[in-house]
Amino acid sequence: MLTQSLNTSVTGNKVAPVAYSPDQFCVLTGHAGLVASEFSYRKDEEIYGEDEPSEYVYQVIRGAVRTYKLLSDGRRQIGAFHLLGDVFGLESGATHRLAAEAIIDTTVRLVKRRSLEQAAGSDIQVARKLWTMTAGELRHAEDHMLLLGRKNAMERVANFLLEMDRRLAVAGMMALPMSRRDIGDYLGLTLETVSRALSQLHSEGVLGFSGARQIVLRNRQRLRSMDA
Amino acid sequence: MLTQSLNTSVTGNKVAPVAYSPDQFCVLTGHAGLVASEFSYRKDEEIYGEDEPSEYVYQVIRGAVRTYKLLSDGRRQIGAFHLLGDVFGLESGATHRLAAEAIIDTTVRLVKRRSLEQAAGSDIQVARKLWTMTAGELRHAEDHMLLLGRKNAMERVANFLLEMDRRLAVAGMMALPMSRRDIGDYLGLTLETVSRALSQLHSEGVLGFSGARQIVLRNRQRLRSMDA
DNA sequence: CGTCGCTTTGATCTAAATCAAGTTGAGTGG
DNA sequence: CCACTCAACTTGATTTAGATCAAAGCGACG
Repeated sequence: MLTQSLNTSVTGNKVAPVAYSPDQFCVLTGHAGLVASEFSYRKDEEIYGEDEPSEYVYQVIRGAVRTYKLLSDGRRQIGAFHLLGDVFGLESGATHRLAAEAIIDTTVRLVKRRSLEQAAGSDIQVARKLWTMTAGELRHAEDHMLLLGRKNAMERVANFLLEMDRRLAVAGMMALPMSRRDIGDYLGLTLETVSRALSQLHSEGVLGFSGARQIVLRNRQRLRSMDA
Repeated sequence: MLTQSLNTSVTGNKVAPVAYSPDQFCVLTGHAGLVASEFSYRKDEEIYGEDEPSEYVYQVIRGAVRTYKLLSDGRRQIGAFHLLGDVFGLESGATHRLAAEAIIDTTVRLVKRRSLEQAAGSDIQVARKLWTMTAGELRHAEDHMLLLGRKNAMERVANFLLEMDRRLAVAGMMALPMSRRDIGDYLGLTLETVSRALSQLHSEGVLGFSGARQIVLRNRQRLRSMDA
């Protein structure tokens, strides 16, 4: 499926000379012999499925991505949101442990996992970077386990807002790419509970809206005190 | 604190020639130049604290360990139980992200983190192993996020029983080292809810008790069907 | 064989889920 | 440019799974 799509919209082996500021990928893509391609996905399109062989490692160039697990009855747990510059899909084993979908129209840069492993075999800096990136994901997962296992709804939503503020706020405002349902599936809540928590924070003046997905935080300190 | 204790009960640099069957550590401790020591902790003794510098990597030789995070009001989320042979405390960064305590009287083998990093710098097999072990922890954390965010109490307890059965059952029976409270803090439940779920499984004949912590699974297939 | 911590069980409460309308607003086509 | 449409969001009413509060069992250990 991916290979099929590659024929239609990949930009080819030539990597555009674009600079990504705090680039988690540059140690990898900048490595001699590594070839990076670009690829685009429409809103809600699958990038890879759970348990699918992990052929590529990805970096978000435009848009946003959710990675998630599903239960057979449709319950979904989103493990992480991947925003501009983030690397995702990196696996030590042979398969992807979570599925990945574009939240909105998204462009990714991708490199072959095999070539990355090969580079790691000869360059200890690359090997170290692979470990560090996986350890970073583990850190996030450990924090998220505490949230999912022990925090109440308001604490979860406050935590989410602070995380998104840190990761995608521009000029004090954030444009959320994801729906209330996505947020709920990330926080282990229903979309209604997320909506009620946001409404309460709005009525308390902690945040302002310009449209449901444009949020400005007016009292970060208050939010921090709410995050457990 | 660790160095102080080392004076009293470390066995010294000589590593006993004991074989640990599926030894996750041997690629590391078997490496030339790596020095392994042993150390013991009493029940409920702290091995390291959250955010403490990560000086050592540990392997359980005897006993069992819990790693956890605390909120300021005492709510606790146990991230993992570490049983015989398991490695824990491995960090890519400078500090431990979770605290570690002995669940029962426990002996660990330990190697200096620095020496491990050094070995990884010259031996690509060691570097690869560090990455693989961290990726294994990440995999567990991702599965556990799904459990904590989206599974109900019975699904969580069924999952726990199957995990412990796989990891510590001997002759079809498991001797749990941890309390109902520990299980609850691992599963994001109260100890009462854990107890009720176990009682129900007992009354349904899915499991048998010989004392609260000696459990024999009588219908694994049924449990698997309950685990979502 | 008594004590104390752990576990079980019961009664009640509550935070969040579920069910159910409305409301809003972004995108579409007239 | 405006009206229409439909999915996303908000808000309200009700239910419920699991938490909390409370009181016995039990069993390991001194």
